[in-house]
Formats: sequence, C-alpha cells, structure tokens
Amino acid sequence: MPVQVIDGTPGNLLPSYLQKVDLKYLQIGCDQASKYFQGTVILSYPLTKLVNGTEFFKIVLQESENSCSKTSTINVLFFGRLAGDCGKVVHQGIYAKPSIVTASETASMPVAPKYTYTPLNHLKGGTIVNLYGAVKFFKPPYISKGTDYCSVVTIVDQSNVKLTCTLFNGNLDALPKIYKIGDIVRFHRIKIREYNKQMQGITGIGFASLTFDGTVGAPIVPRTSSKSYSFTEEEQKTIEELRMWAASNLSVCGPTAKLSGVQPMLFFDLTCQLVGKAEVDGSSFLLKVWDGTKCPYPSWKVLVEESDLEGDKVLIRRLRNLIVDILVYDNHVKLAKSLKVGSFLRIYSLHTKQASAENQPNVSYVEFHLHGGTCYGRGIRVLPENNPDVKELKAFMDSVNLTEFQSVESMSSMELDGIFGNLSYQSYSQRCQQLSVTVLTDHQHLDDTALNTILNSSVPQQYRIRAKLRTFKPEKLCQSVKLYCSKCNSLQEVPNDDDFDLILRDCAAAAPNPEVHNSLWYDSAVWDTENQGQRKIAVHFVKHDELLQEPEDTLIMVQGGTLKEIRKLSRRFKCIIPVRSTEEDLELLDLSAPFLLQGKIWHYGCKQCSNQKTIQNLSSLAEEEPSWEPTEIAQVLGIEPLQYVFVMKFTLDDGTGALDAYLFDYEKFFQIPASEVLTSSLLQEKMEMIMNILCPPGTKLDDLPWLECFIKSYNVKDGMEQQVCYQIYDTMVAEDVI
DNA sequence: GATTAGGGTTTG
Repeated sequence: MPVQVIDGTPGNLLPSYLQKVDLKYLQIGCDQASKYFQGTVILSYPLTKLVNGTEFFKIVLQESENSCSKTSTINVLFFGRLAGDCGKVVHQGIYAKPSIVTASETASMPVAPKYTYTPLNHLKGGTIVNLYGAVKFFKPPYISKGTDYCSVVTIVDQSNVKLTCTLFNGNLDALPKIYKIGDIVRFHRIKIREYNKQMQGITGIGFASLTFDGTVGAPIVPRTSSKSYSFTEEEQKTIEELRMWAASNLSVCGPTAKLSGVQPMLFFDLTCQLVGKAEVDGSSFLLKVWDGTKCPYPSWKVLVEESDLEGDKVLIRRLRNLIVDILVYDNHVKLAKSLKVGSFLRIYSLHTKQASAENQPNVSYVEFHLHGGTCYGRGIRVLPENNPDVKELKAFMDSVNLTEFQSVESMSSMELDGIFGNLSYQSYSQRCQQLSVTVLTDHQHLDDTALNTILNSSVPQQYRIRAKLRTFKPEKLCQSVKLYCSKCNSLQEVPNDDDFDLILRDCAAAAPNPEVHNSLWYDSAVWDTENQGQRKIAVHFVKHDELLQEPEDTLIMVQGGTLKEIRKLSRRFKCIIPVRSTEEDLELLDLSAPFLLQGKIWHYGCKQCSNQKTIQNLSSLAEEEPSWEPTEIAQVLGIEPLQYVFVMKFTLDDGTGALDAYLFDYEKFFQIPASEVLTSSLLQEKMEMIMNILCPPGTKLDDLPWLECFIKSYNVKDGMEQQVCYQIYDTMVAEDVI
C-alpha cells in the first residue's frame, strides 16, 4: 500500500532515517531519497485520467510552519496507481507525505479544483490562503500614489476575527466589486503577513476575488471580472451561512440617505445618477447628481462656466430643483473626471455642510463636499445598471417623472418605459425645450416647485412653478376689470356708462350758477340746448398764465352735459372734470361718477378714502406749466384714486396637483393697461387672443401650453375661517405670444 | 520590478 493515512503528528511514525526538509531544499539536483516534506493540502483536484489512460491526481501543499521560504506552496502531481490511491483518500486539510515531489508548474487542469478556505482565526504569516468573509469596512478602489488602484477591505467571519486586506491592481476591474458593508467576499490566493503585530492580507500573484450581495436570501450571483471561476454548491451554502451570521453580528446599516433625508453636518453614502460634471480648478471638480428626491434645504449652486459643464443642459435645467452640486477634492478629482455622465454612482462619506451667504446671514443653504483622502471609505464607485439599488433608483426616478409627464404631455408607453435610456433623452429634451407662453420678470434663478408640494407647505411662501392653465374666470374678459383702492384694499366693479349718464342727467336738471362763472384761473362759456327744455351746458376752461391753451393741453370742467356730449368733448380736450355748481363754487359730482376723464380713461375715486377738497385747489396746478397728471389732480382735490386692475382666477395644474391662483394685474401680465381695455375694442380683442393661446378652448390638458409663473401663498380671514390663497406675480405673457 | 497602503472624516 503506497499510501497510508496517519493521524496526529506523523514524525514519530516515520522511519528515523527520514529527514524533514522545507521547500527551499527542494531543488533540482538535490538528493531527496532520505527526505520528506510536510504540508497542508490547500487544494485538491478531482482524480482524472490523462489522454493516454494514465490516472492523474493533483494537490497543492502549503508548508505548515513557513519561516523563510519565499514560496510557501507546491504543486504535487501523482501519476498511475499512486494517483488512484491518493485521490481516494487525500482531501483538503490533511497532512500528506508524498512519495513523489516535483517543483515544476503543471499544465492547466480541465477540471474544477477544490479549494480550501482558512477561517480567519487560523491565519499565519507568510502563507497564501483562500478566504471567505463578510465585509466590515471597505474603501472603494481609488488611484494610489503608485501605479495601481488600491482598495482596503476589512472582512470578518464566524470566528469573529477581523482581517484588513490591502488590495492593489492596475486594473480597477480586478479588485473586489464591493458596494456596501455586509457584502460577502471570496478571496483566492491572498498573501497573509504580519503588520503592526496583526495579520494583514495583501494581493499577490494570482489573486482573484468574488463578491456577493450580503442580503440574506438574495440571489447568489458572483461579481467578478474573471472569465472563468469555480463555484460549487457547497460554496453557495458557505455564503448563505455567512450572510446569516453577518446579519446578526455585523452592523450593516450604513449611513445611506436619500437627498430628501439629508441633514446639515452629516456624512452619508449617496446613491445617485450623474447628470453633469465640470472642472472647477486643479483641486476640485463639480458633479451634478440627482436621486429623484428633493433636498429639504436650499442647496448651493457651484458657479462654473457654461462651456465647462458636460452633460445634457436641457436635462440639467429640467431637473434643476432635484439636482445637487457636489464638489469633490484632491485625490478624487482624477476619478471624478473619468466618470461618464448618465452613470449611476455611490458616493461614500459625502459631507453636508451648512453655510450662509456673507451678505445674507439669515439665508442658509447646504453644501455637498467629498473631501480629499480616503478616511472612512470616502470615495466614489460606479454602480452597474443591474445593481438592485440602481434598479430601484431607476424605477423611482421613472415614477417621479411619470407623475409629471402623464398629465402634461402625451407620451407613448415606449417613451415612458425608457425615459432614462439614451433614446428617450432626445424626446425628453424636446419636451423640455417647449417654450412657456409666459415668462418670469424676476426670480429666474429659483427652481420650480411642484404644486402638490406647495399645497402641502406652510403659508406664506413664494414659488416658481411650471403649470398649465386648466380654466380661468371670469370667462367674459371685460368682467375681469375692477377698480382697486390701494389705501383700503377694496375692490369694486367699474360703474357702467348708464350709471354715469344718470348722474349727469341729475346734475343737468339744475341750471349752472352764473355767480361762479369766470374766475382768475378759468374762463366759462354756457350753451343752451335745442329742444331739451331748460338744460344748459357750462364749460369752464382752465387757464395757464391767464391765457387759454390749445384744447389738447387744456383741462375743462363741464356742467350740465350728457354722457354723449362729454365723450365728444373728451376726444378734443386733454382732461374733463364733470362738475356742478353750488351757491359759492363749483364742486365735484358724487364719486360714483368719474372725477376725471382723460381720453378713453375714466378716473374714479374711492368713496371711503377720499376727503374731497375745494375745486379751487386746481388753480395751484394751473399756475405752473400744467401736465394734468391724474395723480396730481386727485391729490389737490383730496381724492384717493382707484386703479384699474385685471382680477382673474387661474386654475393651474402641473400634474402633481392643481390650485387656484389669482391674477392681480395693472398692466404687466398682459402688457395691456387695465385702465384702457374697457373702452378699446382693439385691446379687448388682443386680450381675448392671448387667453386663447394660454388656454385654448376645448383642448385636453395634455395639449395645453406651459406657463412659467411666480406665485405666492397667503392667508385670508373670511369671518372665522382662514383660507389659503395664491397670487400670481412677476410674470408676464411671453413676447412672441403678444 | 518595486511601489502603492497599512481603515477611523475636511476645514475647500
């Protein structure tokens, strides 16, 4: 029997003439007849046959107590009967005393070898071993100061012993693809040595690794760059056991967070998509990323030249309220530069820092820094598209955009499916490029806020929004014009012509008092009417420098005229003030009538806030070169003028929600003065045309155009009830619409 | 062909 299996220390059972040698003795030419070699079987291959039928068996032995040999393992090849006998009894872990020893390399084997894995509490310096472990800590591969990428990985197994491995490779792909704490790794041919009185693992020739998701029950799919690797059912069991053990013995809840969950002064791992990048300076680099959620704090925007920014500008603009700017520094710059826009990243130990502007100490914002160095595993790792976290992120990002797009654009299901694929970027861009029919006159730097966010936010606040105009009120546009008193904030209807006519007729019933005709500052003229009984019309022409001016510069005061006559006069004279006469003086009519008519604009005063003064005060205006400004006239007459405003209710919808926002506009929004629209059919037609563009009748929401608006929320007390209202401002219809 | 780093937060 050429093979004998012995237990315990073999030394005493061997013939005494045999002398134990170590590997360095095994040289070609040395007499090995009286020598033996002892080692642990770290690898055995299944018994097989060579092409000529000879039985063949291979094992790898490792010296048990290696002290100074450079090589600690040796391939042992058995042929013929010995191979058959050994193959039946030799298995991994036993000591072996081979009869034939060769130091030559073997040809590659066509069968899978069986590996031995050393528990972490059985490691010895100077050995090369195979290991399994759960990742307790890791630094994602980074560019070392030498020639290679470096990754530092601390693993632990059921023995509860840790091993920190320093892994180098010029090829990033050859390093373990660890994405998070708790991942399971299998290292083959890792060198063990002592460093600082602790065991250390380090890459050597032939190092290879597999990495597995550490989640209990998750599919066991190895992550590796190796084209061929062994993987047995037994190893699946090993992984599941390690997963179970790690689940209860390893703190795997890493500091991951969504952007929506960031807090200032925090280090965390962010899983995100890169949408833009730009060089800032030699030691810092900008990454623009998003994860589909919104950072709850205002975040900084790092200023870079537009031309330096790489990425889809339209997409960046579209996602601007979800994108955060991350500055990466020093050693991370080189890696950051190499990142591809669109790729999914995990950024480890990202730092959020609260800061405030120098000139606005009350306004704070959050900065995102990836500082230099690799402490705490600080770094960036590209995640593959098939990574479960990436899949989840993509699904979430799709849903974010689906909500927005479903209601606002008609998209095919194909477009929806691949919204973040390359194909869809184009259609995405086209949608983003769709111009708004309104533009902001300020606040362009602000990000859009979704309507549902606004509806759920505290009041008062201001927002930039992008929405569609579903409906508006009043439908009859003339009804949107009101009179507003800025002093008492009251709104009132514009009196109609008939009301004015009635007041005029009332006044005309009383004859003008000749006592008050002609004075130092006006000349008076009286006309009789034909076939209208006693009615007389008195016109008082206000003089300047005791002289009458040209009619187009002249203010006249009219008494006893009808609406028709006054209209006629207003076409000729600059200003008309309807008056009546008392015993002592001329005086203004009731404030239900306009106190001043200038061409087509009729000026009204607030009944509540006006404190009428004598008409004699006008003489002071007449002395100087009179410009007859309505505000000046109102002021000297003690009248609080009412302003014409458009008041409309817009029902806005952005797909996330809908709200009613009031438009309160003198002229800015439509670029039409509210004061002139009632007396100009041309302006009325123009306004109608604009509203037809903003909200074409009979159009589906999907096909409606976009409106960029700035709105503010505010509370209104209606009796006991408090109501939240929204108002549009700093917004106007785009020039190409007008 | 050796070196790189050798876990434990920047200070922008």
